Amino acid sequence: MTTLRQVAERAGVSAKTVSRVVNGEAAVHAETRASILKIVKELGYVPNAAARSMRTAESRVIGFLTDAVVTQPHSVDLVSGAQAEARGGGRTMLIGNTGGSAELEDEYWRLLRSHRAEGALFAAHYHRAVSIADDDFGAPVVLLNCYDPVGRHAAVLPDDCLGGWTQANHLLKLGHRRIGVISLNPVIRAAALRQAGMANAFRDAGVRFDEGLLRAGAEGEPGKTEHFTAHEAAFELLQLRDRPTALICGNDQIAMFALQAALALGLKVPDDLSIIGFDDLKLFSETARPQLTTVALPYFEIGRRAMGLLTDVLKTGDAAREPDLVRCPLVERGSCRRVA
Amino acid sequence: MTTLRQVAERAGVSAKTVSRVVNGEAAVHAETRASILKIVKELGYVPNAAARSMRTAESRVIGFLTDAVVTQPHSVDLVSGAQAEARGGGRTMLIGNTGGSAELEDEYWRLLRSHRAEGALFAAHYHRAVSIADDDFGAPVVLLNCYDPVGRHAAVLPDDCLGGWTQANHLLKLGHRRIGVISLNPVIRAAALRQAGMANAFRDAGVRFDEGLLRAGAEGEPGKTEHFTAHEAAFELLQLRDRPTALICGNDQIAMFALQAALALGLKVPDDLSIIGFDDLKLFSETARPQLTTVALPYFEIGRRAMGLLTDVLKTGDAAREPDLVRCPLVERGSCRRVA
DNA sequence: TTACGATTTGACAACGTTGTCAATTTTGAG
DNA sequence: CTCAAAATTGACAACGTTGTCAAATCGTAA
Repeated sequence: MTTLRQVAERAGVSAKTVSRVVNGEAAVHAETRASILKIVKELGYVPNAAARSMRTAESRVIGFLTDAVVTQPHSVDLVSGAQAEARGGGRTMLIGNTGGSAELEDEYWRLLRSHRAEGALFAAHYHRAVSIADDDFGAPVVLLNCYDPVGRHAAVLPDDCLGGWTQANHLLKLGHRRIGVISLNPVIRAAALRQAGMANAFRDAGVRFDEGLLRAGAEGEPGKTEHFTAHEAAFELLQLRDRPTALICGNDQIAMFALQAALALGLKVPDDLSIIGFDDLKLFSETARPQLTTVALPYFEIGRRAMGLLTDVLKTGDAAREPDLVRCPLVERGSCRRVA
Repeated sequence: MTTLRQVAERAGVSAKTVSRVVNGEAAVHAETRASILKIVKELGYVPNAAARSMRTAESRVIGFLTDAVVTQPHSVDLVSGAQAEARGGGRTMLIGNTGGSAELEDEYWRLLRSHRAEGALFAAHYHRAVSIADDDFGAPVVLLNCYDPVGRHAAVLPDDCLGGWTQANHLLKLGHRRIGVISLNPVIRAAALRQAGMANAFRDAGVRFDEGLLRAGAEGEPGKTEHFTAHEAAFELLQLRDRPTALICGNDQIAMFALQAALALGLKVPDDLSIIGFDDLKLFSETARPQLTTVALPYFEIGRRAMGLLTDVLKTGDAAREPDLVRCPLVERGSCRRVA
């Protein structure tokens, strides 16, 4: 590997001058700079991050830990968003997938410390409270898609309440009055928040929400014993004498279950039944026929903002504030229509 | 941050002795070792990776580059597999998501060089030929899910030919004779390989394959202009006078399209129609009702093996050989049944 | 021409670790 | 008890970089 000194020697200048050029410092004669740059290119010199980190005591490394189970595709968006933002700041992201294992998590915290990470992002694969085991990590941590009940860390979360409102509001605006709900697993904090949002929408519209049309779409512990009850729930709701004209689903997967139930019962979507999902997980929302109208979980944006927040904290040094709630926009496709 | 020297001072020994203990070298008196270990714990000492890397000229960093578009959940498995294997070897993985941008890819190669990565994994999100721009990366590269036409790099690939055989064989064994195929996007190399595998299975079973029952399930450039034609294709096939009793699908997503088409036509799966997918993407295979019988794309295993291969190359120094083909196992669920 | 400030450059040390090699202590055989 | 061999420990330098501070060079006003 080429070193700074080798470049310096070849250019007939001191190492420090090359260092100045490589780091874009001002006080270098234009000619000198050009000649050095040329040699840098010739020799394919790339600064040694380890040496730099040691000398400056700044690693420019940011950790990204996630408990995402391997089947969760969301984590990719979260990571991409954070990475997009990190790149801009010239930072390197060290990613660790704990799969929910505390032991593994510890190991990654250790790894981050050994790389002298300047901060870390911690992402949960579903909106919940976490208590992270970073006792002596000693650098700022920003939480994604989860929050610290004690409030020690900044957090970026989807605005689930508003999201629930958006779902209900869309259907109400389309004239639906008899609306069924197949909710998220009640263990997921978002479930209650969304429900509250929906209640707001019904209230705003002056429509009474029929509690009898509410079902849970999943049970058990997410990522472990969770199993979906959405298909059966949809069958139940759709076989009711006075069946709902629309279904609000806790996510696009649940919507997919509902869609299959509707098709199996010979119902046409959206003609006989409107369905609205949540997440805008393209895999589902664009595979469904008709494609799903849904509310997007902006994971890329959450990743981006979280890294931005961390960068700010790193610069200004001021710690956690209120959780940053990211709006979940409505994505209209073909699974909802107006009723007479 | 605590340093080796601080530990040494506190323990009343030389830095070198602490280094020996931390690195588990033999020749240290048991008592000394115990006392040092205690202080290490007390002070929360974690070795500085940068300093270590500089001193030993071994970074223990492995790069993982992927062109995966953000919607591709597969990449998570690939990464997890590689990471599982990397952890065992005490290596750190630096992950970069290029999103298919050559510029970004270059930037990541640079990053890897700056971290003096000892090797790299390069994963494509679908089986294809790649020509990676690592001209002067200078360390071994292993390809995942793709191959170098010139054969400069080792590669780990799913055995698509055998996979295709497995799909067809399963249906033939169940007595199906009139079998439709909705294939992958023809641009994807796997499409042709699978087709070849299926042909083998038909030949083995002494059944003639009706070319008229073959449709492409997608067109365009994957990750960019690709769009699915599977839903229409399924409608076509299922409305044929003499409709197939089973459908082989290029992946689980296509199977999902086929399933929706079947349901919309009032067909029962698997009673009236058997469907077999590919990938075993849980999101689809376990969301479908009935759940999909499919052939698994063992991405976790591919990631694991690729990292193992790289480790071997790093140890022994011998370069690329034949691509390592990973078997794709049949996963039986509920979407296929025997015909009379 | 001289002198003075501004610009450009370089010498040196230090960051935290470990390889080399030598010094010291312990052990065990005679 | 003596001595050699083995076990244990330490001093020192070096990895590649950059911050500090001083030196050298330049431009320009007097």
